Amino acid sequence: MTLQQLRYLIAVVEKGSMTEAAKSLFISQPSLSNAIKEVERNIGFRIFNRGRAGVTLTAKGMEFLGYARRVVQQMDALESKYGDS
Amino acid sequence: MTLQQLRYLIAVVEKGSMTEAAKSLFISQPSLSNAIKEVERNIGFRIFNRGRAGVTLTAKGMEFLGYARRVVQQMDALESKYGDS
DNA sequence: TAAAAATACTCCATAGGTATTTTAT
DNA sequence: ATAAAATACCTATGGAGTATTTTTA
Repeated sequence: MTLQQLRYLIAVVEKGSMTEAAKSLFISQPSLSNAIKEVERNIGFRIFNRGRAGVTLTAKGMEFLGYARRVVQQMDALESKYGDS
Repeated sequence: MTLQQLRYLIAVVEKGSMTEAAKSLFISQPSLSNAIKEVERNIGFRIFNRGRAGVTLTAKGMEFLGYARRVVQQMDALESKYGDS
């Protein structure tokens, strides 16, 4: 479980679509799809329901997102103090 | 800046030695040395003073450690809930 | 039947290793 | 003089890409 995976996940939630999130992250749709799939494989359940219109969070996915956001918040705090890269 | 780098950093602080920390992390001393050097390169200052006896935190390193610990704490919370891997 | 996501590959950057050298007391 | 860290170099894993196929409303 990497920070990048959590950031990708959050982007997908915010865009409601892998395709749109991939654009905002400047990576390809398949790369993002693989990254999300890898997270789901790690944790053993679906974070998203897939559909024609894009993706929506599952109930468990919503809970997981809370944890992900707290991790990313702390890293953002670190990076805003010390600069990313 | 990866979570793994922050975990490596914390291990070095706790052992007071790269060699000992590397053992506890089951990686080689040079790999750990490179990982720490990479973090220092990213942030632009020394986290550790190196010496015959091992390493000690610099003042700035001590402050940075606080941020690192908060990130890792949140990830530990996530992983204890969802299992690592 | 058309978007959105998933799959199937290919490629390359980097995390890790071993061997060795340098540093600091 | 010696233990610890740094450097040099090599290898292999996985993150990213393009092309294509499969889903689902």
